[in-house]
Amino acid sequence: MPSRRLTATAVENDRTGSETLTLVDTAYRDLRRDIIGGVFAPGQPLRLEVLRARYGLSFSPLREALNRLQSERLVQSAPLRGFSVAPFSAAQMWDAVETRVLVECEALRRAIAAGDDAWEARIVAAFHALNLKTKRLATRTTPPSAEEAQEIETSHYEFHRALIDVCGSPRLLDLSDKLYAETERYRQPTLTGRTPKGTPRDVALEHREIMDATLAREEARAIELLAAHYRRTATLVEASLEAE
Amino acid sequence: MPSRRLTATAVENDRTGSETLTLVDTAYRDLRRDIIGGVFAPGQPLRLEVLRARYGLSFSPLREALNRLQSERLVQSAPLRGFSVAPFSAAQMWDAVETRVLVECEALRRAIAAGDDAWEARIVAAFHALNLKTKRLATRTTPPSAEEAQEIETSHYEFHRALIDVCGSPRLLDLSDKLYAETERYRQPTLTGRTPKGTPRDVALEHREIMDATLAREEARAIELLAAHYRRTATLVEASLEAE
DNA sequence: CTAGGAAGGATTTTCGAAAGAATCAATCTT
DNA sequence: AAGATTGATTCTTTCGAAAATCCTTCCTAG
Repeated sequence: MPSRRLTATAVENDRTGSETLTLVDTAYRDLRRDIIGGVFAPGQPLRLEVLRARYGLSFSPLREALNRLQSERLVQSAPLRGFSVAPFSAAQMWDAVETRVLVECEALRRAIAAGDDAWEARIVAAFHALNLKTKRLATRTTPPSAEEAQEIETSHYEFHRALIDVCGSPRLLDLSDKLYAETERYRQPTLTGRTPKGTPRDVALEHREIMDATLAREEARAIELLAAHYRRTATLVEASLEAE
Repeated sequence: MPSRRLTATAVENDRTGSETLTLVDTAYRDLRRDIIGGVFAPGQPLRLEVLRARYGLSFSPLREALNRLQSERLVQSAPLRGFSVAPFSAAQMWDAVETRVLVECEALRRAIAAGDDAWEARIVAAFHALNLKTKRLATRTTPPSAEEAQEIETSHYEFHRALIDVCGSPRLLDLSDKLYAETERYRQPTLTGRTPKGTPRDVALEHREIMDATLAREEARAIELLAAHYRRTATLVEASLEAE
Protein backbone atom coordinates (compact mmCIF):
# COMPACT_ATOMS: atom_id res chain seq x y z
CA MET A 1 0.00 0.00 0.00
CA PRO A 2 2.54 2.57 -0.99
CA SER A 3 0.09 4.84 -2.78
CA ARG A 4 -1.84 6.24 0.15
CA ARG A 5 0.69 8.62 1.60
CA LEU A 6 -0.53 12.06 0.82
CA THR A 7 -3.68 10.81 -0.84
CA ALA A 8 -5.25 9.39 2.26
CA THR A 9 -5.47 12.74 3.92
CA ALA A 10 -6.34 14.55 0.73
CA VAL A 11 -9.31 12.29 0.18
CA GLU A 12 -10.40 12.64 3.76
CA ASN A 13 -10.41 16.35 3.23
CA ASP A 14 -11.72 16.85 -0.28
CA ARG A 15 -15.17 17.48 1.08
CA THR A 16 -14.10 20.97 2.07
CA GLY A 17 -12.74 21.95 -1.31
CA SER A 18 -9.22 22.82 -2.25
CA GLU A 19 -7.36 22.80 1.05
CA THR A 20 -4.79 20.07 1.19
CA LEU A 21 -3.73 18.50 4.42
CA THR A 22 -0.27 17.09 4.66
CA LEU A 23 0.65 14.42 7.14
CA VAL A 24 2.30 17.11 9.20
CA ASP A 25 -1.04 18.83 9.56
CA THR A 26 -2.83 15.68 10.67
CA ALA A 27 -0.03 14.82 13.07
CA TYR A 28 -0.23 18.33 14.49
CA ARG A 29 -3.97 18.18 14.88
CA ASP A 30 -3.99 14.74 16.48
CA LEU A 31 -1.11 15.40 18.82
CA ARG A 32 -2.63 18.68 19.89
CA ARG A 33 -5.95 17.06 20.61
CA ASP A 34 -4.35 14.27 22.60
CA ILE A 35 -2.13 16.56 24.64
CA ILE A 36 -4.93 18.96 25.47
CA GLY A 37 -7.24 16.04 26.11
CA GLY A 38 -4.82 14.62 28.62
CA VAL A 39 -4.00 11.41 26.76
CA PHE A 40 -0.37 12.19 27.49
CA ALA A 41 0.28 13.32 31.04
CA PRO A 42 2.09 16.59 31.71
CA GLY A 43 5.83 16.06 31.83
CA GLN A 44 5.62 12.72 30.08
CA PRO A 45 8.29 12.11 27.46
CA LEU A 46 6.96 11.78 23.93
CA ARG A 47 9.06 8.98 22.51
CA LEU A 48 9.10 9.13 18.76
CA GLU A 49 8.81 5.38 18.42
CA VAL A 50 5.64 5.40 20.51
CA LEU A 51 4.12 8.21 18.49
CA ARG A 52 5.13 6.48 15.29
CA ALA A 53 3.20 3.41 16.36
CA ARG A 54 0.21 5.36 17.66
CA TYR A 55 -0.34 7.58 14.65
CA GLY A 56 1.11 5.38 11.92
CA LEU A 57 3.50 8.03 10.69
CA SER A 58 7.19 8.36 10.13
CA PHE A 59 9.57 10.51 12.15
CA SER A 60 9.62 13.51 9.86
CA PRO A 61 6.01 14.67 10.09
CA LEU A 62 5.97 13.91 13.79
CA ARG A 63 9.04 16.00 14.49
CA GLU A 64 7.62 18.87 12.52
CA ALA A 65 4.31 18.71 14.34
CA LEU A 66 6.11 18.59 17.68
CA ASN A 67 8.08 21.66 16.71
CA ARG A 68 4.89 23.55 16.01
CA LEU A 69 3.46 22.49 19.33
CA GLN A 70 6.61 23.62 21.03
CA SER A 71 6.10 27.14 19.75
CA GLU A 72 2.71 27.04 21.46
CA ARG A 73 4.29 25.79 24.67
CA LEU A 74 2.30 22.60 24.65
CA VAL A 75 5.47 20.53 24.42
CA GLN A 76 9.03 21.09 25.54
CA SER A 77 12.27 19.77 24.13
CA ALA A 78 15.90 19.51 25.14
CA PRO A 79 18.54 19.31 22.39
CA LEU A 80 19.39 15.63 22.25
CA ARG A 81 16.81 14.41 24.69
CA GLY A 82 13.68 14.63 22.62
CA PHE A 83 10.27 16.03 23.35
CA SER A 84 7.98 15.90 26.35
CA VAL A 85 4.58 17.27 27.27
CA ALA A 86 4.86 20.67 28.92
CA PRO A 87 4.44 20.22 32.66
CA PHE A 88 1.61 21.68 34.68
CA SER A 89 2.26 24.43 37.14
CA ALA A 90 0.15 27.17 38.65
CA ALA A 91 2.83 29.73 37.78
CA GLN A 92 2.81 28.78 34.11
CA MET A 93 -0.95 28.80 34.00
CA TRP A 94 -1.15 32.25 35.53
CA ASP A 95 1.44 33.56 33.12
CA ALA A 96 -0.58 32.20 30.21
CA VAL A 97 -3.80 33.63 31.63
CA GLU A 98 -2.37 37.06 32.35
CA THR A 99 -0.80 37.22 28.91
CA ARG A 100 -4.13 36.25 27.48
CA VAL A 101 -5.82 39.01 29.45
CA LEU A 102 -3.33 41.51 28.10
CA VAL A 103 -3.73 40.38 24.51
CA GLU A 104 -7.47 39.87 24.40
CA CYS A 105 -8.34 43.04 26.27
CA GLU A 106 -6.37 45.03 23.74
CA ALA A 107 -8.01 43.10 20.93
CA LEU A 108 -11.44 43.68 22.41
CA ARG A 109 -10.70 47.39 22.74
CA ARG A 110 -9.92 47.58 19.05
CA ALA A 111 -12.83 45.39 18.05
CA ILE A 112 -15.27 47.60 19.94
CA ALA A 113 -13.87 50.58 18.10
CA ALA A 114 -14.05 48.89 14.70
CA GLY A 115 -16.97 46.46 14.92
CA ASP A 116 -19.88 46.74 12.51
CA ASP A 117 -23.33 45.15 12.30
CA ALA A 118 -22.05 41.83 11.03
CA TRP A 119 -19.66 41.69 13.97
CA GLU A 120 -22.49 42.22 16.44
CA ALA A 121 -24.64 39.61 14.74
CA ARG A 122 -21.89 37.06 14.89
CA ILE A 123 -21.35 37.62 18.58
CA VAL A 124 -25.03 37.19 19.34
CA ALA A 125 -25.20 34.06 17.22
CA ALA A 126 -22.13 32.53 18.86
CA PHE A 127 -23.47 33.33 22.31
CA HIS A 128 -26.78 31.74 21.49
CA ALA A 129 -25.19 28.60 20.06
CA LEU A 130 -23.01 28.19 23.10
CA ASN A 131 -25.94 28.62 25.45
CA LEU A 132 -28.05 26.10 23.59
CA LYS A 133 -25.41 23.43 23.87
CA THR A 134 -24.63 24.20 27.49
CA LYS A 135 -28.25 24.13 28.60
CA ARG A 136 -28.99 20.95 26.71
CA LEU A 137 -26.25 19.32 28.71
CA ALA A 138 -27.22 20.86 32.01
CA THR A 139 -30.65 19.24 31.96
CA ARG A 140 -29.15 15.78 31.78
CA THR A 141 -27.64 13.70 34.52
CA THR A 142 -25.28 11.64 32.39
CA PRO A 143 -21.82 13.07 31.86
CA PRO A 144 -21.15 14.50 28.39
CA SER A 145 -19.50 12.33 25.78
CA ALA A 146 -16.15 13.26 24.31
CA GLU A 147 -17.82 14.65 21.19
CA GLU A 148 -20.26 16.73 23.19
CA ALA A 149 -17.46 18.14 25.34
CA GLN A 150 -15.57 18.99 22.17
CA GLU A 151 -18.61 20.71 20.70
CA ILE A 152 -19.05 22.86 23.77
CA GLU A 153 -15.38 23.70 23.72
CA THR A 154 -15.61 24.74 20.08
CA SER A 155 -18.64 26.91 20.71
CA HIS A 156 -16.90 28.48 23.65
CA TYR A 157 -13.90 29.24 21.51
CA GLU A 158 -16.07 30.70 18.79
CA PHE A 159 -17.85 33.02 21.18
CA HIS A 160 -14.64 34.47 22.53
CA ARG A 161 -13.19 34.64 19.06
CA ALA A 162 -16.25 36.43 17.69
CA LEU A 163 -15.73 39.21 20.22
CA ILE A 164 -12.28 40.10 18.91
CA ASP A 165 -12.28 38.83 15.35
CA VAL A 166 -12.46 42.29 13.82
CA CYS A 167 -9.66 43.76 15.92
CA GLY A 168 -7.54 44.04 12.78
CA SER A 169 -4.34 42.56 14.16
CA PRO A 170 -3.26 39.15 12.86
CA ARG A 171 -0.70 38.91 15.63
CA LEU A 172 -3.15 39.51 18.44
CA LEU A 173 -5.56 36.95 17.01
CA ASP A 174 -2.75 34.47 16.59
CA LEU A 175 -1.61 34.96 20.16
CA SER A 176 -5.16 34.64 21.37
CA ASP A 177 -5.46 31.29 19.62
CA LYS A 178 -2.25 29.95 21.05
CA LEU A 179 -3.03 31.09 24.56
CA TYR A 180 -6.50 29.64 24.27
CA ALA A 181 -5.05 26.23 23.48
CA GLU A 182 -2.57 26.52 26.28
CA THR A 183 -5.17 27.39 28.89
CA GLU A 184 -7.62 24.85 27.53
CA ARG A 185 -5.26 22.21 28.81
CA TYR A 186 -5.61 23.52 32.31
CA ARG A 187 -9.36 23.97 32.09
CA GLN A 188 -9.92 20.39 30.94
CA PRO A 189 -9.83 18.78 34.40
CA THR A 190 -12.12 21.48 35.76
CA LEU A 191 -14.59 21.00 32.95
CA THR A 192 -14.93 17.24 33.19
CA GLY A 193 -15.11 17.36 36.96
CA ARG A 194 -17.67 19.42 38.79
CA THR A 195 -17.05 22.86 40.23
CA PRO A 196 -15.12 22.72 43.50
CA LYS A 197 -17.41 22.57 46.50
CA GLY A 198 -19.81 25.41 46.96
CA THR A 199 -18.49 27.76 44.31
CA PRO A 200 -21.61 28.75 42.47
CA ARG A 201 -20.60 30.21 39.19
CA ASP A 202 -22.83 31.24 36.37
CA VAL A 203 -20.54 31.17 33.37
CA ALA A 204 -23.43 31.86 31.01
CA LEU A 205 -24.22 35.02 32.93
CA GLU A 206 -20.60 36.13 32.75
CA HIS A 207 -20.66 35.60 29.00
CA ARG A 208 -23.88 37.55 28.68
CA GLU A 209 -22.51 40.49 30.64
CA ILE A 210 -19.38 40.56 28.50
CA MET A 211 -21.50 40.47 25.38
CA ASP A 212 -23.85 43.18 26.56
CA ALA A 213 -21.08 45.54 27.52
CA THR A 214 -19.32 44.87 24.22
CA LEU A 215 -22.41 45.48 22.09
CA ALA A 216 -23.15 48.62 24.09
CA ARG A 217 -19.60 49.70 23.25
CA GLU A 218 -18.84 50.19 26.91
CA GLU A 219 -15.16 49.57 26.42
CA ALA A 220 -13.90 49.89 29.98
CA ARG A 221 -16.64 47.70 31.39
CA ALA A 222 -16.31 45.03 28.70
CA ILE A 223 -12.59 44.76 29.27
CA GLU A 224 -13.00 44.58 33.00
CA LEU A 225 -15.57 41.80 32.71
CA LEU A 226 -13.49 39.83 30.24
CA ALA A 227 -10.41 40.00 32.45
CA ALA A 228 -12.42 39.02 35.52
CA HIS A 229 -13.92 36.11 33.59
CA TYR A 230 -10.51 34.67 32.75
CA ARG A 231 -9.09 35.27 36.19
CA ARG A 232 -12.04 33.64 37.88
CA THR A 233 -11.51 30.52 35.81
CA ALA A 234 -7.81 30.59 36.61
CA THR A 235 -8.51 30.85 40.31
CA LEU A 236 -10.74 27.80 40.18
CA VAL A 237 -8.17 25.86 38.18
CA GLU A 238 -5.51 26.82 40.68
CA ALA A 239 -7.64 25.55 43.53
CA SER A 240 -8.19 22.23 41.81
CA LEU A 241 -4.47 22.01 41.02
CA GLU A 242 -3.59 22.49 44.67
CA ALA A 243 -6.16 19.91 45.64
CA GLU A 244 -3.87 17.21 44.31
CA MET B 1 34.41 12.42 6.51
CA PRO B 2 31.36 10.79 7.96
CA SER B 3 32.29 11.50 11.56
CA ARG B 4 31.74 15.23 11.68
CA ARG B 5 28.00 15.40 11.63
CA LEU B 6 26.96 16.36 15.09
CA THR B 7 30.52 16.68 16.26
CA ALA B 8 31.35 19.64 14.11
CA THR B 9 28.84 21.83 15.85
CA ALA B 10 29.52 20.32 19.24
CA VAL B 11 33.20 21.11 18.92
CA GLU B 12 32.49 24.58 17.70
CA ASN B 13 30.44 25.09 20.79
CA ASP B 14 32.33 23.28 23.55
CA ARG B 15 33.96 26.51 24.58
CA THR B 16 30.78 27.51 26.33
CA GLY B 17 30.43 24.33 28.34
CA SER B 18 27.74 21.72 28.19
CA GLU B 19 25.25 23.17 25.74
CA THR B 20 24.96 21.08 22.64
CA LEU B 21 23.98 22.54 19.31
CA THR B 22 22.24 20.33 16.84
CA LEU B 23 22.27 20.99 13.14
CA VAL B 24 18.74 22.28 13.48
CA ASP B 25 20.02 24.97 15.80
CA THR B 26 22.76 26.06 13.45
CA ALA B 27 20.41 26.01 10.49
CA TYR B 28 17.96 28.11 12.47
CA ARG B 29 20.62 30.59 13.48
CA ASP B 30 22.11 30.93 10.01
CA LEU B 31 18.79 31.19 8.22
CA ARG B 32 17.56 33.76 10.69
CA ARG B 33 20.67 35.83 10.25
CA ASP B 34 20.45 35.69 6.48
CA ILE B 35 16.77 36.51 6.33
CA ILE B 36 17.08 39.43 8.72
CA GLY B 37 20.25 40.52 6.96
CA GLY B 38 18.44 40.63 3.66
CA VAL B 39 20.42 37.88 1.93
CA PHE B 40 17.06 36.52 0.84
CA ALA B 41 14.66 39.14 -0.42
CA PRO B 42 11.17 39.43 1.04
CA GLY B 43 8.74 37.18 -0.76
CA GLN B 44 11.51 35.12 -2.29
CA PRO B 45 10.87 31.37 -2.31
CA LEU B 46 13.27 29.38 -0.18
CA ARG B 47 13.94 26.33 -2.29
CA LEU B 48 15.17 23.49 -0.18
CA GLU B 49 17.72 22.42 -2.74
CA VAL B 50 19.25 25.89 -2.72
CA LEU B 51 19.39 26.00 1.05
CA ARG B 52 20.85 22.52 1.09
CA ALA B 53 23.68 23.66 -1.12
CA ARG B 54 24.21 26.91 0.73
CA TYR B 55 24.36 25.54 4.24
CA GLY B 56 25.62 22.04 3.50
CA LEU B 57 22.75 20.36 5.32
CA SER B 58 20.10 17.84 4.54
CA PHE B 59 16.39 18.53 4.25
CA SER B 60 15.39 17.52 7.74
CA PRO B 61 17.22 20.13 9.81
CA LEU B 62 16.37 22.79 7.25
CA ARG B 63 12.68 22.04 7.35
CA GLU B 64 12.69 22.11 11.11
CA ALA B 65 14.50 25.43 11.20
CA LEU B 66 12.08 26.88 8.67
CA ASN B 67 9.21 25.77 10.82
CA ARG B 68 10.63 27.61 13.78
CA LEU B 69 11.10 30.71 11.70
CA GLN B 70 7.56 30.44 10.51
CA SER B 71 6.30 30.69 14.06
CA GLU B 72 8.21 33.96 14.29
CA ARG B 73 6.66 35.16 11.06
CA LEU B 74 9.99 35.48 9.31
CA VAL B 75 9.00 32.89 6.74
CA GLN B 76 5.69 31.78 5.29
CA SER B 77 4.62 28.46 3.88
CA ALA B 78 1.82 27.01 1.84
CA PRO B 79 1.02 23.30 2.20
CA LEU B 80 2.60 21.75 -0.86
CA ARG B 81 4.32 24.83 -2.17
CA GLY B 82 7.19 25.13 0.24
CA PHE B 83 8.57 28.07 2.16
CA SER B 84 9.22 31.68 1.29
CA VAL B 85 10.54 34.74 3.05
CA ALA B 86 7.74 36.73 4.65
CA PRO B 87 6.98 39.73 2.44
CA PHE B 88 7.45 43.32 3.51
CA SER B 89 4.46 45.54 4.07
CA ALA B 90 3.85 48.63 6.11
CA ALA B 91 0.73 47.07 7.58
CA GLN B 92 2.61 44.02 8.82
CA MET B 93 5.37 46.17 10.24
CA TRP B 94 2.92 48.35 12.13
CA ASP B 95 1.14 45.33 13.50
CA ALA B 96 4.43 43.94 14.75
CA VAL B 97 5.42 47.29 16.23
CA GLU B 98 2.12 47.89 17.97
CA THR B 99 2.11 44.38 19.36
CA ARG B 100 5.61 44.98 20.58
CA VAL B 101 4.51 48.22 22.24
CA LEU B 102 1.70 46.37 23.99
CA VAL B 103 3.95 43.57 25.18
CA GLU B 104 7.00 45.54 26.19
CA CYS B 105 5.11 48.32 27.93
CA GLU B 106 3.40 45.73 30.10
CA ALA B 107 6.73 44.03 30.72
CA LEU B 108 8.35 47.34 31.60
CA ARG B 109 5.51 48.12 33.99
CA ARG B 110 6.15 44.89 35.83
CA ALA B 111 9.90 45.27 35.74
CA ILE B 112 9.69 48.73 37.28
CA ALA B 113 7.58 47.27 40.05
CA ALA B 114 9.91 44.33 40.64
CA GLY B 115 13.38 45.61 39.72
CA ASP B 116 16.19 45.51 42.27
CA ASP B 117 19.72 46.95 42.39
CA ALA B 118 21.19 44.35 40.05
CA TRP B 119 18.50 45.18 37.52
CA GLU B 120 19.35 48.87 37.63
CA ALA B 121 23.05 48.15 37.31
CA ARG B 122 22.51 45.97 34.29
CA ILE B 123 20.47 48.64 32.55
CA VAL B 124 23.12 51.27 33.15
CA ALA B 125 25.84 48.92 31.93
CA ALA B 126 23.94 47.99 28.78
CA PHE B 127 23.21 51.62 28.03
CA HIS B 128 26.85 52.51 28.44
CA ALA B 129 28.06 49.67 26.25
CA LEU B 130 25.62 50.61 23.51
CA ASN B 131 26.66 54.24 23.64
CA LEU B 132 30.35 53.39 23.46
CA LYS B 133 29.90 51.35 20.32
CA THR B 134 27.61 53.87 18.69
CA LYS B 135 29.88 56.84 19.33
CA ARG B 136 32.96 54.99 18.18
CA LEU B 137 31.23 54.46 14.88
CA ALA B 138 29.85 57.98 14.61
CA THR B 139 33.33 59.53 14.66
CA ARG B 140 34.34 57.62 11.58
CA THR B 141 33.50 58.28 7.99
CA THR B 142 33.76 54.72 6.70
CA PRO B 143 30.59 52.67 6.83
CA PRO B 144 30.49 50.00 9.53
CA SER B 145 31.49 46.47 8.70
CA ALA B 146 29.04 43.63 9.01
CA GLU B 147 30.53 42.58 12.32
CA GLU B 148 30.36 46.08 13.71
CA ALA B 149 26.74 46.44 12.64
CA GLN B 150 25.99 43.13 14.29
CA GLU B 151 27.69 44.24 17.50
CA ILE B 152 25.65 47.41 17.65
CA GLU B 153 22.52 45.43 17.00
CA THR B 154 23.36 43.04 19.83
CA SER B 155 24.06 45.88 22.25
CA HIS B 156 20.83 47.53 21.24
CA TYR B 157 18.96 44.32 21.90
CA GLU B 158 20.64 43.90 25.25
CA PHE B 159 19.72 47.38 26.39
CA HIS B 160 16.05 46.90 25.61
CA ARG B 161 16.14 43.45 27.09
CA ALA B 162 17.79 44.65 30.29
CA LEU B 163 14.88 47.00 30.87
CA ILE B 164 12.30 44.22 31.03
CA ASP B 165 14.32 41.17 31.97
CA VAL B 166 12.96 41.00 35.49
CA CYS B 167 9.31 41.35 34.49
CA GLY B 168 8.74 37.78 35.62
CA SER B 169 6.81 36.56 32.60
CA PRO B 170 8.49 34.05 30.31
CA ARG B 171 5.79 34.60 27.74
CA LEU B 172 6.20 38.35 27.55
CA LEU B 173 9.97 38.00 27.22
CA ASP B 174 9.54 35.40 24.53
CA LEU B 175 7.16 37.58 22.59
CA SER B 176 9.49 40.50 22.97
CA ASP B 177 12.30 38.46 21.45
CA LYS B 178 10.23 37.32 18.51
CA LEU B 179 8.89 40.77 17.79
CA TYR B 180 12.37 42.20 18.07
CA ALA B 181 13.60 39.86 15.37
CA GLU B 182 10.64 40.63 13.20
CA THR B 183 11.06 44.37 13.40
CA GLU B 184 14.83 44.12 13.07
CA ARG B 185 14.24 42.98 9.52
CA TYR B 186 12.43 46.21 8.76
CA ARG B 187 14.96 48.38 10.56
CA GLN B 188 17.89 46.89 8.66
CA PRO B 189 17.57 49.04 5.52
CA THR B 190 17.14 52.15 7.67
CA LEU B 191 20.22 51.33 9.69
CA THR B 192 22.58 50.71 6.82
CA GLY B 193 21.26 53.72 4.95
CA ARG B 194 21.28 57.21 6.43
CA THR B 195 18.29 58.81 8.09
CA PRO B 196 15.83 60.18 5.55
CA LYS B 197 16.54 63.78 4.66
CA GLY B 198 16.43 66.28 7.46
CA THR B 199 15.05 64.08 10.19
CA PRO B 200 17.42 64.77 13.03
CA ARG B 201 16.98 62.03 15.55
CA ASP B 202 18.98 61.46 18.66
CA VAL B 203 18.42 57.81 19.40
CA ALA B 204 20.94 57.88 22.23
CA LEU B 205 18.98 60.63 23.91
CA GLU B 206 15.77 58.66 23.56
CA HIS B 207 17.45 55.70 25.18
CA ARG B 208 18.75 57.85 27.99
CA GLU B 209 15.33 59.29 28.69
CA ILE B 210 13.78 55.86 28.78
CA MET B 211 16.49 54.68 31.14
CA ASP B 212 16.17 57.69 33.42
CA ALA B 213 12.41 57.39 33.71
CA THR B 214 12.72 53.68 34.35
CA LEU B 215 15.34 53.99 37.07
CA ALA B 216 13.34 56.82 38.66
CA ARG B 217 10.42 54.34 38.67
CA GLU B 218 8.27 56.83 36.80
CA GLU B 219 6.14 54.13 35.28
CA ALA B 220 3.79 56.19 33.17
CA ARG B 221 6.56 58.31 31.71
CA ALA B 222 8.84 55.36 31.00
CA ILE B 223 6.11 53.54 29.15
CA GLU B 224 5.18 56.60 27.16
CA LEU B 225 8.78 57.16 26.11
CA LEU B 226 9.31 53.53 25.18
CA ALA B 227 6.19 53.45 23.02
CA ALA B 228 7.13 56.72 21.35
CA HIS B 229 10.63 55.36 20.69
CA TYR B 230 9.30 52.34 18.83
CA ARG B 231 6.68 54.29 16.94
CA ARG B 232 9.17 56.89 15.84
CA THR B 233 11.37 54.19 14.36
CA ALA B 234 8.36 52.65 12.67
CA THR B 235 7.40 55.96 11.13
CA LEU B 236 10.86 56.34 9.65
CA VAL B 237 10.84 52.81 8.32
CA GLU B 238 7.46 53.41 6.79
CA ALA B 239 8.75 56.52 5.03
CA SER B 240 11.71 54.64 3.61
CA LEU B 241 9.40 51.81 2.54
CA GLU B 242 7.18 54.22 0.64
CA ALA B 243 10.24 55.81 -0.94
CA GLU B 244 10.62 52.72 -3.11
C1' DC C 1 32.52 -0.02 49.90
C1' DT C 2 32.80 3.73 46.74
C1' DA C 3 34.33 6.26 42.67
C1' DG C 4 35.50 6.08 38.01
C1' DG C 5 34.94 4.28 33.56
C1' DA C 6 33.69 1.38 29.81
C1' DA C 7 30.24 -1.47 27.31
C1' DG C 8 25.61 -2.07 25.77
C1' DG C 9 21.08 -0.58 24.74
C1' DA C 10 17.72 2.96 23.90
C1' DT C 11 16.64 7.30 21.62
C1' DT C 12 17.24 11.22 18.98
C1' DT C 13 19.02 13.33 14.99
C1' DT C 14 20.47 13.32 10.30
C1' DC C 15 20.80 11.68 5.74
C1' DG C 16 19.67 10.35 0.91
C1' DA C 17 16.37 8.40 -1.86
C1' DA C 18 11.70 7.57 -3.33
C1' DA C 19 6.98 9.05 -3.80
C1' DG C 20 3.53 12.51 -4.52
C1' DA C 21 1.99 17.03 -6.01
C1' DA C 22 2.49 21.45 -8.42
C1' DT C 23 4.19 24.06 -12.35
C1' DC C 24 5.13 25.05 -16.93
C1' DA C 25 5.17 24.28 -21.72
C1' DA C 26 3.73 22.11 -25.73
C1' DT C 27 0.04 19.90 -28.15
C1' DC C 28 -4.55 19.07 -29.36
C1' DT C 29 -9.44 20.34 -29.72
C1' DT C 30 -13.23 23.48 -30.57
C1' DA D 1 -7.17 31.90 -31.70
C1' DA D 2 -8.61 30.55 -27.07
C1' DG D 3 -9.06 27.04 -23.94
C1' DA D 4 -8.36 22.52 -22.26
C1' DT D 5 -5.30 18.39 -21.85
C1' DT D 6 -1.28 15.91 -21.52
C1' DG D 7 3.55 15.23 -20.46
C1' DA D 8 7.90 16.50 -18.57
C1' DT D 9 10.13 18.76 -14.99
C1' DT D 10 10.78 20.74 -10.60
C1' DC D 11 9.91 20.78 -5.99
C1' DT D 12 8.03 19.34 -1.60
C1' DT D 13 6.97 15.79 1.44
C1' DT D 14 7.64 11.36 3.42
C1' DC D 15 10.08 7.28 4.54
C1' DG D 16 13.39 4.01 6.65
C1' DA D 17 18.00 3.32 7.72
C1' DA D 18 22.45 4.94 9.48
C1' DA D 19 25.03 7.89 12.54
C1' DA D 20 25.59 10.29 16.80
C1' DT D 21 24.41 10.90 21.39
C1' DC D 22 22.53 9.88 25.88
C1' DC D 23 21.56 6.77 29.68
C1' DT D 24 21.93 2.70 32.42
C1' DT D 25 24.42 -0.99 34.16
C1' DC D 26 28.18 -3.49 35.25
C1' DC D 27 32.93 -3.95 36.10
C1' DT D 28 37.34 -2.63 38.01
C1' DA D 29 40.50 -0.26 40.89
C1' DG D 30 41.54 2.23 44.90
